[in-house]
Amino acid sequence: MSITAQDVANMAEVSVSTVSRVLSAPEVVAPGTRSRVLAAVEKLGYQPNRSAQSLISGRTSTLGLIVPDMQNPYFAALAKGIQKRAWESGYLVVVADSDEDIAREKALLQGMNQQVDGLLLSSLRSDMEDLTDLLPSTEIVLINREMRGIDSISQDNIEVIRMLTRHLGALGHRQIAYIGGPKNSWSDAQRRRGLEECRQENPGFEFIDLGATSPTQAGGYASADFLIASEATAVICFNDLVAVGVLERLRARKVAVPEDFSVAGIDNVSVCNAVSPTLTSVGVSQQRLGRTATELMLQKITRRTLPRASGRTKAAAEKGSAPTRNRASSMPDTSTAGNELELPIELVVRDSTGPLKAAPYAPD
Amino acid sequence: MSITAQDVANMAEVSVSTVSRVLSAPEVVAPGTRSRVLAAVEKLGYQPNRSAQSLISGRTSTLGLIVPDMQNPYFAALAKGIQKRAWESGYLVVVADSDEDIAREKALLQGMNQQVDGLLLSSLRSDMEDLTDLLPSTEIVLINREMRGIDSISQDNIEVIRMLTRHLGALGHRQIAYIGGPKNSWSDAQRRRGLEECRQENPGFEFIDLGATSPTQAGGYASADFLIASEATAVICFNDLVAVGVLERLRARKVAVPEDFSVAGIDNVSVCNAVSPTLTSVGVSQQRLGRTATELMLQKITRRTLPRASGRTKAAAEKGSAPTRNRASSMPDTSTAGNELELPIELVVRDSTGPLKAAPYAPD
DNA sequence: GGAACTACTGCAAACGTTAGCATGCGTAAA
DNA sequence: TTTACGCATGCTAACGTTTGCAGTAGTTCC
Repeated sequence: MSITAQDVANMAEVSVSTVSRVLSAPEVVAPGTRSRVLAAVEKLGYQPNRSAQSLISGRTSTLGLIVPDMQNPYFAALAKGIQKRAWESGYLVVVADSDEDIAREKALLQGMNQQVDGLLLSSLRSDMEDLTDLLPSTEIVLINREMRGIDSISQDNIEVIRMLTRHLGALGHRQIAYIGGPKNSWSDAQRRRGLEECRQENPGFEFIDLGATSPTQAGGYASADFLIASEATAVICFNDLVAVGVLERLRARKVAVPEDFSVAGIDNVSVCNAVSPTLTSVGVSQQRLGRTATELMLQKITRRTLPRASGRTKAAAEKGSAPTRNRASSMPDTSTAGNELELPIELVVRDSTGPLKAAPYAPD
Repeated sequence: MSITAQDVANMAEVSVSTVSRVLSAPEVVAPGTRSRVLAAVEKLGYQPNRSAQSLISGRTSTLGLIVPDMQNPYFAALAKGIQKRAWESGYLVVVADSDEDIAREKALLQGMNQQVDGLLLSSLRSDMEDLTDLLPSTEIVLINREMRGIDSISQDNIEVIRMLTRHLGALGHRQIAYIGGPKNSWSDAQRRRGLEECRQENPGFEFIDLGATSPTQAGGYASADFLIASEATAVICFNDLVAVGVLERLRARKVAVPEDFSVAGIDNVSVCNAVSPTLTSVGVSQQRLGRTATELMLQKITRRTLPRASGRTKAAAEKGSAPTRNRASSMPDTSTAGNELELPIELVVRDSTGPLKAAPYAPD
């Protein structure tokens, strides 16, 4: 049915081994043979069977990505960055959506674990234990969550809050509300820590907790009334989607932004420019975040497989020193485990935040 | 390193064949043996190696999805629906983003072709020839594009235009502009056909072509000035993102919506509710579209592999009639090729469209 | 009581590739 | 001229499954 290495071998009058070598280590095969094989490959349109390659090599050339909600523009952009970078290195990306559901998330982890070389996990809700089981079999990079002994990459969430506080403070606001995200969200916890730090650093400020909500527009819509009923003059929202929901509800209730309330989001997703007023937000480029995470992942993967590959050419020759070196590299690589990368963030001021009005908001 | 069927077999004191059968055809193995094997599977946490399964069965339990832009909420929602449905049937989904680039799209088609059981192609820009090469090796379902001999699923784009025209007509508009999408977009071509039909059906109407633009917010932003300069009082945009861009630019130029211009989008994506004014749009639920496309795909896949499977149990017994039946089903299934499914659409009227003003727009 | 079935399970081949080892040839060094 | 070495290539054994075939019981029917 489909073309195998054998077909190519027949046409080029060589053995399958040679065909394999031409594709994986061209330099070891004689130039004449090489071009003959390549011609046959070209002519037949041969593409090696990935399943067979995976079976023998143990590597799938596939990365897994689990996000809580693909429709959230944050994760869509993240996925885009990841896919792009992965493709450049010949990797495919299977993405899965946990729908914010922890049970589903675990099932996805289990189900994808075996079939990918590495797992990129974004905004994970699961606990430590569920991950450590997978750790020996798969490389893992956490995005937007830090965990002991696991590589991760995220934005500096404390700095996020600090930046927004400074911005709102400069505009005269002293009563700042916070609408939080899911309870088991690491980002939310970090941001609350940030609020706590800001509270210490700015004695004149009051930080008002408006509770938790789902990280969606609907969540924000539902929370906006708490904001109106509070003493606050400005609000920081768990993410931009929540902020958009808040804006929508405020508009519905005829409350002016930024005149009556200043509203700030987090993440700086693309919709910030779509809404009116445009939304002040802070964050890193999600595509860049995805790209960096993928690069880290690819490094981890090659580092894991390299010891074998390098041992073939050189270490085989220097018989004396090779064994010790190999033994060392086969240990759980403590030197590289648990790297925590934090990307610098950027504040983008738009129309939804403005100077404090003289008189506080009061319904007509 | 990892647990194989052999390990399970050892523990349960059976052969690997039996382990395999317990998992793939439990009814043929004795209840006692079965539970013994299942206990071992459970205890060891055995998961069959997918690469090995794929190698022998030729099926990967993976679906491919190619979209022009994952960040577009339309495709994000579509991907979500597809992934969800696929997961329910044990399939993973690898998604790839062509970035609206036709060369990249071809490369993705080539690269994914071998490694998936089926390819879901959304808003494809490529030509027929590039697809027909792949056709024998992979199942293909087209989304938002129809092509002779290939299964497809889309919304009725002519009806989309007709519905919007009726809506705007009922509001009094007679000069209706259209901002189009990419030149090689099938959807755009269909919509222009729809405009043509509406022109015939409504002699009193004038349809104004505002040209083509990229299907993004930036594209809409850039096109809005053409709208203002035109005779039109209402505009239909290629998609919601373009409409959002138009709204943004109109706001910047202090043009009121819907007072001065009515603006309608297409697709009814989630941002329609986020912008202000909220955006009138028409379309089908993208998640549902994705789900339906996936179901069609799964059917195609099982239908392709079924003939072999069913021939094992029954056809082997009824030796007389079986051969003819098998021969029939091994033919290129002309009966099922080229099904073109069109999902019913829905108009959602929001705040961006309103009754025609007495006086046309004029800058102060 | 023997024959024919049925139900269950094991054996072994096959899927397409990679990689260690072996082979053969030519060439350089002794 | 002989020995040795290196280079290019082929042979073959894996990798972990699935599946047709065969074999071994136990059971039923004549």
